[in-house]
Amino acid sequence: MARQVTGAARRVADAAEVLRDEKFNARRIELAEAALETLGELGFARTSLREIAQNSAFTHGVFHYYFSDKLDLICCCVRHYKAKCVTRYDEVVATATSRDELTEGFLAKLAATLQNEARMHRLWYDLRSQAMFEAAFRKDVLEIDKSLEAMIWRIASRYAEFGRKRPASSPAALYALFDGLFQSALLKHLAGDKAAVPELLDEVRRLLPTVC
Amino acid sequence: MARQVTGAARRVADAAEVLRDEKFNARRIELAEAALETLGELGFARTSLREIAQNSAFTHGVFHYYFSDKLDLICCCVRHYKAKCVTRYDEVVATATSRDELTEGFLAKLAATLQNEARMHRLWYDLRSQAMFEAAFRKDVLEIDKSLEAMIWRIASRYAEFGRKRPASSPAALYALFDGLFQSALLKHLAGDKAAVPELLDEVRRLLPTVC
DNA sequence: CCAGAATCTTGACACTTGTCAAGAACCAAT
DNA sequence: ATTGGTTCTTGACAAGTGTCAAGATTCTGG
Repeated sequence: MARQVTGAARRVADAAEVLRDEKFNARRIELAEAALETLGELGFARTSLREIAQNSAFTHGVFHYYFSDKLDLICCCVRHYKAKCVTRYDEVVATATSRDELTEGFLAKLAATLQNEARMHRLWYDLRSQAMFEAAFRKDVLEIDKSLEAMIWRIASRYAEFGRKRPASSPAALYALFDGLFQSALLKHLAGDKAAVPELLDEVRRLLPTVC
Repeated sequence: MARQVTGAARRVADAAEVLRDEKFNARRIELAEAALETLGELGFARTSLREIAQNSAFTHGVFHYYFSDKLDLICCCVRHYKAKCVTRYDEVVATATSRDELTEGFLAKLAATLQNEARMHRLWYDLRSQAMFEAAFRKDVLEIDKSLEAMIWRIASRYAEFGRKRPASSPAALYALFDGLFQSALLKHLAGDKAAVPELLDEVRRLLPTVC
């Protein structure tokens, strides 16, 4: 009987611990989200913990309660960013019923992303570059890159399917192409070039039938 | 006659000033080159003027004698980097006498660049990302990007010429493709992936005939 | 309701940062 | 050799950095 009580007590204690962990993790994500705001505004190089805290509802000490150090926080940010990013085009792929529909859905989403989430995306490019210097970022960044490549591949595959074809290049090449175009368009857009978005759309519209 | 003397004196003074300016500029470039070493090692975010000075033959004060501030120094670095970078493949283009020769020359240079100048290139990607945050960098970065696009276009054009064809895509798309592939390969290479270089070469070798 | 744990605030620390100014060292022209 | 200007060194300054620890506050199980 003592065993049973101990077992029950253990189970209760475990459940409590799980709950606490969940709360802890939820707060971590809240903090990471707040940090992403400032990071997107200032970039990795110019962002300090105090600045992050000031642009949020928290004080700078909290960040050290939830993260072991600055790298830990930013790694958490990167991982959290990934979840939001990787499914961006999935709905378009799922609902489109023709080549044209897929094309237009993709282009619309592309344009919206470029215009409304420019800050998050410049941060992504910033952190990907940081990964070339800071080994601690590499694992997560490489993973995200792979997920994004898979995302592009899903679009291309579906597009090719509608035309009873197969994509003409490898997933890596396709991702490189679209990512490169997006990156360049983003920079131009941020530099105030009004033509950046339409030019990107034109380019992608022309490209899609030739690569898939 | 007074006029003539004045004129001669003016000419001498002007010549002296030009000489001084040249010396001044030469020193600026020397300093920029030293700075590039440290920047390539640590990245923009972690590089301080004192660190730059310590890894060089100069003291940190000199940098403020030759540059108005840190941004001025780094802009100078970027501009100087450009000159070295943009002509990298020109010799291959000029001397190749066939498709195969151009391909092999290009691939060899690509592999060598990735392996021997990884640090300079990760810095380029870093600074290009910084340009998305720091307006002061944008003009120079956009210019370099255009030059690199033109460099890729020269290779592709020549390659197509050998096959009596024309490149199948726009300069922007071609540059995006190769730059994207290179960037991805660089990250993998820096992460210790031994397969990164051969995979890039394979990909490019497969791609060249399909895009040109 | 209350003790103990979890969470958060505050202020301090050691250190680094960009910038600047005073003066030393150097150089060239008279 | 002296003078005046250029170039460089040194040390200081204020501001900002990540980190930490002591204590206040809030929450929670008994």
